[in-house]
Amino acid sequence: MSHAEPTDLPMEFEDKAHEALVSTWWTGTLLKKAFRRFFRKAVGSEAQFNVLMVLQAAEEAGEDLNQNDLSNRLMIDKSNVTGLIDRMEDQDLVRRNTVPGDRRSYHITLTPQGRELVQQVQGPYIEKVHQAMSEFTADEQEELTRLTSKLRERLTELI
Amino acid sequence: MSHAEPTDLPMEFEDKAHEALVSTWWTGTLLKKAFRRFFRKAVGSEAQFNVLMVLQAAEEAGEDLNQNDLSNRLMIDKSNVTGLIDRMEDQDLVRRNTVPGDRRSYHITLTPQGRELVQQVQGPYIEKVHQAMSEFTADEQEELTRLTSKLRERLTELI
DNA sequence: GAAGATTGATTAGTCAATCTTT
DNA sequence: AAAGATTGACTAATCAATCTTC
Repeated sequence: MSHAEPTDLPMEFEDKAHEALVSTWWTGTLLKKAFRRFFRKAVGSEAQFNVLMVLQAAEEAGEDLNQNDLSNRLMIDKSNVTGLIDRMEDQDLVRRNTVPGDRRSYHITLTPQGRELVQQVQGPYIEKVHQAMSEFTADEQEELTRLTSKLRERLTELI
Repeated sequence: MSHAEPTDLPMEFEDKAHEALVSTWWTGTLLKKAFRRFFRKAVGSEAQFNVLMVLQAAEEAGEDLNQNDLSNRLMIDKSNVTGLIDRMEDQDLVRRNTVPGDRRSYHITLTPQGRELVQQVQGPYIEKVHQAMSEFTADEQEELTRLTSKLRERLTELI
């Protein structure tokens, strides 16, 4: 009894709009699952991977990010950032740097180990991404980006 | 500093495959956020909403689901189902029914209150779905479903 | 031994309340 | 008062280990 394949949606649909939304939703869920093990092994978790990527991009752009900035970019609660950075500091991946002139705030930066880890992980990560997208034509890739971005625009109004 | 809109992806992309994957991922994340408050108010949480929907569909199909079945359909760990059903039992939304002939297992069914809640919530839920999808043409809806389903197929092989 | 379910540990996420600094 | 960060309570999710029943 109940032998639904993970590819299947958990329901049947007559409503095409509903189906498109649930299909996108479910794909997001599946994406997290498919990459979870990889992130877990490589850097601890998806959340920590995202922090590393954003910090690296900021570093290249010459920006300083505090915890609020991370909270905004990653769309996670600032209270969540506290624990995340705690755990990453314990692993010597990032550092809280005092900010001259504002004792409320910390600039979060990569440690050498954190920078090293980002470099190591990037290759295998991109390879996995390409495995996932291997059946897509260039047009399909662009169309998927366009449609999901369009949905995102609408969703930000509803939040 | 750092004024990324939620619609924006947290990085820039040259790699189209990568962009499509992250765009889908991010949209899934945003979908959860956009519906979170609604689910929270209406039925406690997204996870509990999903349980209610699956149970209702099973009821209509005349199927009996145990916790393992729920674990499979909802793609969540069975240990997770235990706590979820605990909390929903506390709220009198579902019931654990002993299964004649197998004392290891429970059939999970909706209580009258659970059934009632599903009925009440369905209308506002679908309305919110249509708000989210309001800018999409019928063709775009179908294409979004097709592309995300295609990605899902590939992902199940990678899990 | 395998199946169904539970428990405990860990990470993540939200929310409300709080604390310090501005 | 507002900004930046933290704390505590809660839900959710996974994983490994365990327990009972098959």
